Amino acid sequence: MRSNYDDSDSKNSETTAARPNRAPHVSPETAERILGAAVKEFAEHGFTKTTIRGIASAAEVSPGLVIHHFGSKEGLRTACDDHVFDAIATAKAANAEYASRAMQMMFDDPSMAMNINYLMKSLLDPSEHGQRYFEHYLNLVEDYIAHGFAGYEFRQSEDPRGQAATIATLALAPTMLEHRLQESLGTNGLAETMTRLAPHLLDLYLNGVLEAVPDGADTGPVSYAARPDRADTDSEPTDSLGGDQS
Amino acid sequence: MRSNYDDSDSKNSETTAARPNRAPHVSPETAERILGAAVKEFAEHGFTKTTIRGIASAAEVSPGLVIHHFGSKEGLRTACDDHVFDAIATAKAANAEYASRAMQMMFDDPSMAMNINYLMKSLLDPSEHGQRYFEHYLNLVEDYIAHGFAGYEFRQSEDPRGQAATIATLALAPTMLEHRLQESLGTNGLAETMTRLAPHLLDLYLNGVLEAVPDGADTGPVSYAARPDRADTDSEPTDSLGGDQS
DNA sequence: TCGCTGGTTGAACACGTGTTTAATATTAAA
DNA sequence: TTTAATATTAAACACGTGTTCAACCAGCGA
Repeated sequence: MRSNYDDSDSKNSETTAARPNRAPHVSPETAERILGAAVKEFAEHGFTKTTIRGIASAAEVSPGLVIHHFGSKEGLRTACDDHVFDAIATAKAANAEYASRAMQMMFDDPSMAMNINYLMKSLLDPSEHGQRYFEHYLNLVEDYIAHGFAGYEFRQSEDPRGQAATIATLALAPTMLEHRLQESLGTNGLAETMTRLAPHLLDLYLNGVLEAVPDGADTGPVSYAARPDRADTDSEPTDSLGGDQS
Repeated sequence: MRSNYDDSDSKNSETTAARPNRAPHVSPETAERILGAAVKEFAEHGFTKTTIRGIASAAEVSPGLVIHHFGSKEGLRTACDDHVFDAIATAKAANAEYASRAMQMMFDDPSMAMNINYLMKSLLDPSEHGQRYFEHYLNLVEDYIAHGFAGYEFRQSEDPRGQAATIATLALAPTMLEHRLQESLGTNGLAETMTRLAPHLLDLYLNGVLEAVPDGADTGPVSYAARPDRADTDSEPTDSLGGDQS
């Protein structure tokens, strides 16, 4: 009846008789296996689509045991939150070199890529789970803006929080759209996709991309074709979200 | 047995007897009301969490009627795809002015904001539904890069497709993270959030944000605090995803 | 008027879900 | 060895889901 990950009423053993505070038969391996399988499933299929039976099957365990260890699906997810946080924190502390190196390493390590994927799923889920991570990341970026990052300095702004939010949001974007980018660019895996985007990102961050056209020499108009019909995806550019020009 | 949105075996009436090709009692309003409710529900709660009963209730209709009109939940979603595509395309064609104006209008109009939200949900869903839209948007951005956009020109790259993918991805990011940004910045609605980010985005696109530190004058180190504990979200910046500096 | 066709509904079906429960196996302590 | 607590499981429960079905209602043509 009392799950291992039930954080409510922890450490109050007055109601029952005085029992030894140490478990006589601990087997943390199984719980860890379940946790690992859960992170993997959550990262792959998202939270609502992932089932406890699927996790149990992946961990070669009965569904009942899963909720025995973690209380509920929500409790399991919370445990996964902490696990992923810790995994990334320790992995980062392990190789505290230049940012690009550490980042590359994280994208190359499949287990780390999975953790990152988990965070993205959490970030995009309408639940409150991801907010904690977003705030954390935002604070980090704000600190980078203030004190520099990997040998670069940031141009300062009158609205540092807004600037940090902007940069943090853009920094997360490629990982969020990994699947879409992969299919569009033909890349394989997050590492390769990031390698493809990296020069453009660096160039953008260093020099920008836009420059105002000298004068009234207006650019050509954009055709207003109809929306692309299903099954002919590689048509010529037409209109879409984002506005137009005259 | 034959749904209105069943695109399989359409227009073959040889099997049954010759029946009049016109429905005797057409009431397309109801189907449209269902479609509208579906887009709204999908955009708000995502696809897996949205239920047919919820849509039916929002449209003040029975669940059976929903699938009578659209065949299945998947058919309904496909119908929503087309509906949102058309709505955005026509809305954009209606005010073919400068991009910023059109964009602002789309964010201000609640119905359009809902459509955009639907597209984001579709884009982030692991299903294939969003890919069509992403390719479409990518083509559009590639065209903008080639021919300019709203009085601006793009610096050209050796890898236009990669550059377009990068810019398209970044452009979509603020909308994807709208909820997170809203809670972090205290803004209200997509329009206000975008207004807050706009100057930083423009500045980034025009001038970049980074500049290399002159020489070996290295920037200060970043503390390696533990992960933030639950329930104290506004802590000082610590470490997180994204790498570090020495 | 009758009869047909499609819109519409309420109830039911089949199934997958998270969770509970009772029972068994296992292991550390007494 | 006995005992007690935990690990683990199989089965069942309660419920929400997408979907089906039989019936009824409304309008239109003959």
